[in-house]
Amino acid sequence: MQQTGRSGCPINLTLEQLGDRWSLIVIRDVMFGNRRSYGDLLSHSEEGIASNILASRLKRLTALGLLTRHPDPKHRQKGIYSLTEAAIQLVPLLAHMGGWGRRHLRPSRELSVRAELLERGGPAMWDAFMDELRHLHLGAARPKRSVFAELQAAYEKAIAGNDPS
Amino acid sequence: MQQTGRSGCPINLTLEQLGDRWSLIVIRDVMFGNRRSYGDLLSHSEEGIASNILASRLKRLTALGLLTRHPDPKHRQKGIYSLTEAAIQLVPLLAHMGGWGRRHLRPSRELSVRAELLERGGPAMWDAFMDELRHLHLGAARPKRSVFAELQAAYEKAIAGNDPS
DNA sequence: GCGACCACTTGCATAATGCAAGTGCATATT
DNA sequence: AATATGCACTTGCATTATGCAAGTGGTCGC
Repeated sequence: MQQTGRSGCPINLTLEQLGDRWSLIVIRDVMFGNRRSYGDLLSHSEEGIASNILASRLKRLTALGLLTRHPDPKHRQKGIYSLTEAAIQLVPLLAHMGGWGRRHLRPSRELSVRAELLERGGPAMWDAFMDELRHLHLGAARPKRSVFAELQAAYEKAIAGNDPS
Repeated sequence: MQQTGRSGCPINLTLEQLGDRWSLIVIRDVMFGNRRSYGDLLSHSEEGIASNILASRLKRLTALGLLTRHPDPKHRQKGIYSLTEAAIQLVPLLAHMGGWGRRHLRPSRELSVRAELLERGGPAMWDAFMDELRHLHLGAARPKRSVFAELQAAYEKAIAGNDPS
């Protein structure tokens, strides 16, 4: 994951920062799962990220300006990771990725509920979610709508109503 | 690039297919640059893709159902690669990637002209472009609007008007 | 049929990933 | 205070991916 500087194409530049198998997974977990610390990310990882990969990605994403790290007042050793504005603006990208994967690959039903909701909600919902993330991560005012709660409710309903046939 | 099968999350599934440094670059060149053959992709590569990587990605993307390969009637050895419908539906994703990279990284001016135009055009432009790609790659009827020509014109104008200061 | 061409491989060096075990600091316990 | 436990993060090493340069073998022009 070294800086290669292959070309000035915006798509290429984005891929140089995020084009690997783990960076966006980490951002997804911070964003949609509200995982804010190393241990939280490691222990709840759906994909089983290795501890050294997680550490290197947190360091890298912080260096790139996509995450910030603040010490936890309760545990001096512990860090609380927050999304930056740049990372928050990845919401539409992740929404599209989820939508594309849902339509063209074979996702599990429970895990695709959020992607479906986010896709149907469209840009209005993405904007509301971004405002909420600015509240959770950047200290902005709490918006009225909680997309996070909507997504979580839909996910939990999907788990509860898991068809046992 | 082996199949890992980490989780059924749609975002993860998308990353397992496209989450590397080259796959989307190849698709971008076929899509926006209309590069249709191995040699075409190799010799015009802005990022200087290595020949073995290109070969492996073409093979992989074909196996995944994102590209198809048809023999060139003129050159039996040569293959013409086409985007599938699934790949064409990556247009909004690439548009967002370009937009994000343009806003948050340091793209070259000439290469970001297309990204900017595509971003400003929004979903209406993306749909028109997808229709055009269905014409170019899937044999559908030629649509009235040629987004491809619009993008190309903007790019060439940017090159021509390159401020020599 | 002979030479140029071109799609694609191969060999090998370097870098990224994955797994398991370890390290060292910080807080909780007694 | 001493000890134990928790937790963020490293280290060592095997496997896999990437990058570069050179090679191979089929195809076409002449």
